[in-house]
Amino acid sequence: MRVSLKDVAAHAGVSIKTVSNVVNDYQHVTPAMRARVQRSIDALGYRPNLAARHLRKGRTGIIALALPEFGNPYFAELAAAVIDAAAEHDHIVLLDHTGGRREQEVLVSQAFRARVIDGLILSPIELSADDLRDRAEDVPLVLLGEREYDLPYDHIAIDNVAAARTAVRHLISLGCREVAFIGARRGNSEPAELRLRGWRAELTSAGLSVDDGLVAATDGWGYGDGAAAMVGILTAGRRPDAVFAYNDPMAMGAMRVLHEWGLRVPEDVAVVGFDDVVEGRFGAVTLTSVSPDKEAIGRLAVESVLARLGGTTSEVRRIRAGHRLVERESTLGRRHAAHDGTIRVPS
Amino acid sequence: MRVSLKDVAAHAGVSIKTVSNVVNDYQHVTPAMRARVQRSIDALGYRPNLAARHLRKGRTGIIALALPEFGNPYFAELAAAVIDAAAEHDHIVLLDHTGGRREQEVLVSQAFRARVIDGLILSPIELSADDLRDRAEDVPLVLLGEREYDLPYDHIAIDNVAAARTAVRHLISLGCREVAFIGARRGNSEPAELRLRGWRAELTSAGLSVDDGLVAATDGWGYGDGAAAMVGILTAGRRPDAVFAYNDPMAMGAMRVLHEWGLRVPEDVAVVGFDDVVEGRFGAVTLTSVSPDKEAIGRLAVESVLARLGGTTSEVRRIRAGHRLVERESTLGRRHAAHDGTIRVPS
DNA sequence: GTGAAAGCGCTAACAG
DNA sequence: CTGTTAGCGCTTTCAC
Repeated sequence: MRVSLKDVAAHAGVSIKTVSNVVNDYQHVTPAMRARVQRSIDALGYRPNLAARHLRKGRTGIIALALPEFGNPYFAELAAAVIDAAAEHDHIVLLDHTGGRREQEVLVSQAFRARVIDGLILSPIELSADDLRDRAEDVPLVLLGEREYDLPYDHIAIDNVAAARTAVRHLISLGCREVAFIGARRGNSEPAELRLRGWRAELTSAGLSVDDGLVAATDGWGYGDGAAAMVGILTAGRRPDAVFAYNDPMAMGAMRVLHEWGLRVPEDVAVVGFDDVVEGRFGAVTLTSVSPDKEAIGRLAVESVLARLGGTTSEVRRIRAGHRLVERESTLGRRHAAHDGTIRVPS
Repeated sequence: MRVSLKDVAAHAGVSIKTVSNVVNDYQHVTPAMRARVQRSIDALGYRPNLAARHLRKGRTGIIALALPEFGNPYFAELAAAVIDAAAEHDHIVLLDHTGGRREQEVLVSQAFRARVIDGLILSPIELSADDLRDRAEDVPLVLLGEREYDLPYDHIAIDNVAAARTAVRHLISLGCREVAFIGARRGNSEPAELRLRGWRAELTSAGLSVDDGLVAATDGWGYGDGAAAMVGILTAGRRPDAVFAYNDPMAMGAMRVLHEWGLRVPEDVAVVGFDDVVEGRFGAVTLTSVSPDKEAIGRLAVESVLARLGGTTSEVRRIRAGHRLVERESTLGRRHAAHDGTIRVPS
């Protein structure tokens, strides 16, 4: 049997309340009393029962984080950032994955699976505004990612349109004139909308034609999808001189196909990805990518949930995290390694 | 205010117990009564308070999973497997990462950070047997991964020695005679011990010399570590004709360096990784790898925790999950893609 | 089959 | 500064 406050109180010869005061670092306890109680706590190996505390306080100290999938390393890295940020605030993270499927996202958003949580951070893919509007749930919800809803929920994201424009501008500045977009779209939802918009806007403002034949729709967001999209463009007879992919895995899948087709990166086709995933830094050709500030996203998401929990904030906030373009070999031209034993790891 | 059992009972004009019976699918409730209560539940939108249930039952339905890092895609994929397996059993997963650092692993093993959990699945790197022996904690612990301890905790893993031997045997069968081992070792702990032992055993039984100059120690287990290790071997003037890496990221880092040095894979150097991570399937040269059955590992780990929780098992179990060698281009020789529009994704 | 009452371990009022 | 008491929402005996 676990030892309870009562046991400690009996052992120390004081009341339950006094022990509680010590455990909770209550201000007005005499040092002598504190020491005495602490001795009993140590002697009995007392550890507070969180379930009871939760029942009483109505808080659990647990934040749920629901991401589409961990197979995409961006989300794995984001999860790490959220876990660390939560730990800073003495909270713990319950992790779930939705597969980017609407019904899973709806379930998660209503906290069906995990009802022990104080708050919820969700990165939706297919979820609609209506699904969210129907949400009858009082735990605070914070949204992450590219989808934007006109609803009273905090949203943390980078400026996707601007980021996409930066990527495309970079390609154009290298002399590319036919920039393909490999992006995820399926069904009604259009998760890649903002990045596609940025692609379109930048091409237009550069005076280049916006050619929808160079936009490849995909079913998912993985390597295989990027590869399939690239094959689609090539077999359609198109030969773009640049590819801007929705994310890094898709960019890498595309590069794999380009390689198989005997097209060189970046000489024949320059490639830019999105997310700046660690994997992109170690391929035969390192990948230029838009790098969102994941650490900031994680931190802001956690702080946002906690602020709402504390009741300090009432207004809905759209928070922009930073981003920057990290230029590597897939656009900058092939550099050759100095065979002097130094290892060059592009940052 | 949330609606409680009492509210529902009042609304339905029955006792609390009856409502509880309905909520918990208790057998002996008349259908009429069940319907009536259910109507009140729906009308009021009642949802059970888990904190209260936990307090009463002493169970939370939460399993903690502590992994070294999610940056390594193997662990990301493993996390997904555990989450799914737990969901099958109506349990939820609390995720934590240790960074593979001993003090973090000790903390986690004692459930310090997360005291709301029914059980714990831990994949240790540096943790010592003594650390574990000192563990004064009653929540069931299940261990994952290559480290083996002679302690009363269930352990789920593949047969690392046999798996490593298979990998090395494959390389030898291709005519390789100088097989380097790129593995993680630092401080006193030797996480790569079993795989290194397999490497040694297979070389010996093939009548090849075991050359410690071909064993590269590293600080971590990432791309950069693999790259650095490869640079170390090459700058030492060694030219192995094969590399067996502790894991896929390290293998990919090594391949990157081989590429920079103008060495072709697999013509000059064949490479085998470990973990069969999805990333390995899409590089310019796809990676041959030992593929552990992650799905089985996740499932067995969850079942192991729950069995111990149910008190059905008392004996300590060492469970072996399956593995197989997936042969791809990094050993099998470069195949050229058929430019017929079909996309070939090596399984 | 259903109801009444006790209590899981803790915290928050309020007394003292 | 410390003790007493009530009750968070639920499950679990035990009567009826």
